[in-house]
Order: sequence, then structure tokens, then C-alpha cells
Amino acid sequence: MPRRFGGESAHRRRAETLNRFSPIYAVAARIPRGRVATYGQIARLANLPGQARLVGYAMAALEDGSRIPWHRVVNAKGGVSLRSGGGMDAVQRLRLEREGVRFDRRGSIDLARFRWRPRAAR
DNA sequence: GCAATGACGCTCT
DNA sequence: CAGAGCGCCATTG
Repeated sequence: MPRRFGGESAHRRRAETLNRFSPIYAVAARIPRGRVATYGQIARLANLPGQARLVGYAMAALEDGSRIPWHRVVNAKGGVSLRSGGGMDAVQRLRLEREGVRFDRRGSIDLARFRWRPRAAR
């Protein structure tokens, strides 16, 4: 493909960034109901090892009403880590509990029991 | 373009 | 087990 230079618009750059998130969304979309996956786990499954932070960023960029099950994504401690304000952290916990995911007194999930385990590389 | 910030995580103390 | 340090990367001032 001819490499167009200088003329690349910011729009194009934006598109590339979103495209970078695609594999992340693709993996997150496969998390089954009643199970959870960690940011780092998703990063790895998306072939982006060590970029857990990028996963969190991708989740934050989701638009309202997205069909991606963002609530099934938790941190490595099995807890809900949400941004300030919005109260989305409570929403996430409620949605998970409604799917049967249990939280202990400390507010964390037993990953040994609820972590999603995809069969093999896909 | 540099510095700070943020839905993260692993290692070392 | 809590806290500090460091790595990673997109976004913002």
C-alpha cells in the first residue's frame, strides 16, 4: 500500500487508536454470564501482554449502551475498581451479583471460582 | 513535546 | 498483608 505522508488527518489517527482497542473488545465480548476476567487476563488473550492498563482505558472509552459486558472485567485482586464519580462501581457490582457472582465481606470476588477460563487459544 | 494522570499488574520490601 | 517502585500506554494540559 502506498504510504501517504503528511496528509494523514487526525481523524485517521483516531481510527487507528480505536482499531487498537478492537481485539480488546473482541475478547471482553466473549466473557460468559456469571464469570469475570481481569484486565491483565484480557490483555493477554488479546495478544497484548502487559498492557492491562490499555484494557482499562478501552473499557472507559465504551459508549453508553454498548453491548460489551464491561461489568465482567475486574482487577487482579478480584475487586471492582472504578473511576471517581458516576457511581458505576455500584452498578457493576449489582450487575455481577445479579448474574450469580459472589462478593465477600471485603468486597472482592473469589477468582479461583468465578474467573473465566477460555478453553484454548482461538 | 514534556509532565501528570488513570476502569492495571507484578515484584520487592 | 500493605506500601513503594517500575513498566505500559493513551489522553490531557
